[in-house]
Amino acid sequence: MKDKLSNLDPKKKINIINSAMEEFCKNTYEKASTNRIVEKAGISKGSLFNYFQNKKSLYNYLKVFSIKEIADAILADVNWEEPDLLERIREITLIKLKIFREYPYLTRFTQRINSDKSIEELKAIFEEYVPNIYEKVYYENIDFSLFREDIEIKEVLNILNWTFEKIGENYFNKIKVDDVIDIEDISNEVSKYIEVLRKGFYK
Amino acid sequence: MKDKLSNLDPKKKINIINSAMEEFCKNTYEKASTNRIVEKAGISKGSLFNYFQNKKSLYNYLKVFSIKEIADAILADVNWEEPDLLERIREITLIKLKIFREYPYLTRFTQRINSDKSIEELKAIFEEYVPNIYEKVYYENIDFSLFREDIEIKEVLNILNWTFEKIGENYFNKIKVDDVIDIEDISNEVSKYIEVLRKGFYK
DNA sequence: TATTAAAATGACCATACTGGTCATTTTAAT
DNA sequence: ATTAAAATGACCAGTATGGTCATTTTAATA
Repeated sequence: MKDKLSNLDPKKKINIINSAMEEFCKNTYEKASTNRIVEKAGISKGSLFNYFQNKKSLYNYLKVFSIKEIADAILADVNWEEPDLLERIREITLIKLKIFREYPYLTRFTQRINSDKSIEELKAIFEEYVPNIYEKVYYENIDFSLFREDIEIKEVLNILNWTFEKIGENYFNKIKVDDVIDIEDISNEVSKYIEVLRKGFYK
Repeated sequence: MKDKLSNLDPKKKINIINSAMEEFCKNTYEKASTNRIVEKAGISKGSLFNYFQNKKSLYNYLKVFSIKEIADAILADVNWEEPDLLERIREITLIKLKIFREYPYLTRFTQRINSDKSIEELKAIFEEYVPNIYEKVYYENIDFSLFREDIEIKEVLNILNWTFEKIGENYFNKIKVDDVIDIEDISNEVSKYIEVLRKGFYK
């Protein structure tokens, strides 16, 4: 019962989380305003400070929540028997997109905390909740013999990652509030890039 | 003589520009503080509002300045006879890096104004100062027969771009204030990726 | 329906910062 | 010594800050 937010109506909970994430994404921690958060979420100031002791503890809650949310989805939904890294990345891209529909600022928020906070602290959170997920994603059962042998794998892995990060980013910027997300459209786009990358970097 | 800033000692001018860009990069326009700008720049409030009529005109000045600065450098320094797109991108990446040394927030600032402002306004500024630069960069004298014919060129161009954007971004995040930038180190990294991309996507 | 406990509210607080002004001081040139 | 230009920073009214808490609303139970 540590987490007062979880007793709430789920829609309300999601609403508060999204409002707070949006505010923390658009402002530095210091300048993110609890007034705007409650306004956006449609709750009273008193309630927010009933759910959370103070601004800092709200921020910390979001940090853990976002890391867990994304990692749990990956751990649960990825087909870990798939040996083709491109297929795995496809899966993860679409998983992130599904999360995006419920929490539009979650991916951005995780990037934010990655860039502005002490790496050590984040690593600790990650290790506590989802140990070794990076290694798991990139190496567990992956068949590297699918790749061309005359190309440095390290650079290729970065290019793959960056490409799908950018695809997601571009979609995020394109979408207006309350837009419907056309998953099929995105899937097709992702497939096009997978095909190109496969032709370029696979045997 | 429209531009009061240009009468100043160049170092002072650069200092003010950098302080202001930093502030506008780290905050939304509304929350960017002129107090912090003058503090960072080491000038008085009165001076800033002597150089610029108000906050808005300072922001507009920076918009035009950043677009011109980066476009002028590209127009002047690129070897427009080079038919290899990867070599052209290499050149531009290094040009941007040179600018980065003098104006560490300039690239970020242009990304900022790209994402948060009305596209129309920006296009107008671009067209006024550097018409058709995009087309020039990607098409002027470029030999597309260097690319493999079995791969969609549109996706390849995006991948190339995104890759070098990300390389720059990562360097930017790695560098602390007052760090020396090791151009040779970066050049080597850029070369590695060029080699990988060439192997993947060229004939 | 009356009682009660839990949940939600928002006016209120001292404090801090906002963009911008302008009378005064400093600097530099003559 | 005189003057003009440049730089200063105390000051302004207005607004926003994180957080509190006495009061009201809601919902469950008797």
